[in-house]
Amino acid sequence: MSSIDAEHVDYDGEPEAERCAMRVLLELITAPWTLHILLILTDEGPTRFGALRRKVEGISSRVLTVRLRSLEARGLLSRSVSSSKPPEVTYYPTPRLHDMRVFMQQLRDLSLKWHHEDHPNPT
Amino acid sequence: MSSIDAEHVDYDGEPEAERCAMRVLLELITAPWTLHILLILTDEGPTRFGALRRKVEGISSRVLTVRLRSLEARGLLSRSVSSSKPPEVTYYPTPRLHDMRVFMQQLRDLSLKWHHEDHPNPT
DNA sequence: CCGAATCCACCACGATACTG
DNA sequence: CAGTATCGTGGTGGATTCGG
Repeated sequence: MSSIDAEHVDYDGEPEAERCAMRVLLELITAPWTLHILLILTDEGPTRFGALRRKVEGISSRVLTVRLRSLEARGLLSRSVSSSKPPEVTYYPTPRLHDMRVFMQQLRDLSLKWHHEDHPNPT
Repeated sequence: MSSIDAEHVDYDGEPEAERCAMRVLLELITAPWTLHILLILTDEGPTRFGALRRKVEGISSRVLTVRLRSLEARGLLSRSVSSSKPPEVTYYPTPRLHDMRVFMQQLRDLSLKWHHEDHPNPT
């Protein structure tokens, strides 16, 4: 992500905002664990922090927090705090996450197609 | 990319190969400059190394080479060397790049939609 | 002209320990 | 339970230099 600024240079008068939005979106997705997190939310619905941490096996709470914050900032999930004791924070899917799912489905189809091309399965 | 291995853990019995393929694809795309490179190839067709370097303003030859190699390895472009003097290396789009284009179009639509949601444009 | 090799600097991840 | 704080480390991008 170090050179994202360098890509802010205008490119042939193209609307740079769009391309930037693409980059941001892609980088959000490819950040480690995010796919896991998003899939869990779409598959299992609202999930609490601890549960998330358990399901995304191996992630540290620090990184999980960072990811969740980023995803929240981009509207892919929402965060709800219940100020009880002990604290209870739940993360919810959003409409935008549903858009995401469609997109990921297409991505999956594509990568699957290529995978089969690369590794033909002789019957 | 440091934790990609950590994600190799099987996830609920899902075929991990597919998810891995997705990751590889996504990481390929999000690597800096790749979007630039791919767009240029799709828009302008076969392009030589030097031209590519000029169009992708700011990229170093080292990184450009690395990116091109990766993209070639994944079949997104092909490389043709003309052993003349001076040497002439041209990079060509591939069918797979065309698949890519469809996918990127959808991605663009999505990010554009979100962009408009985030920044409503009052007329 | 195309690209390989080297060196450096940065930063994101991971582990650990600690609060409200 | 749900994070924040701090430190150490490896992987990558960038600049530069050299070679065919």
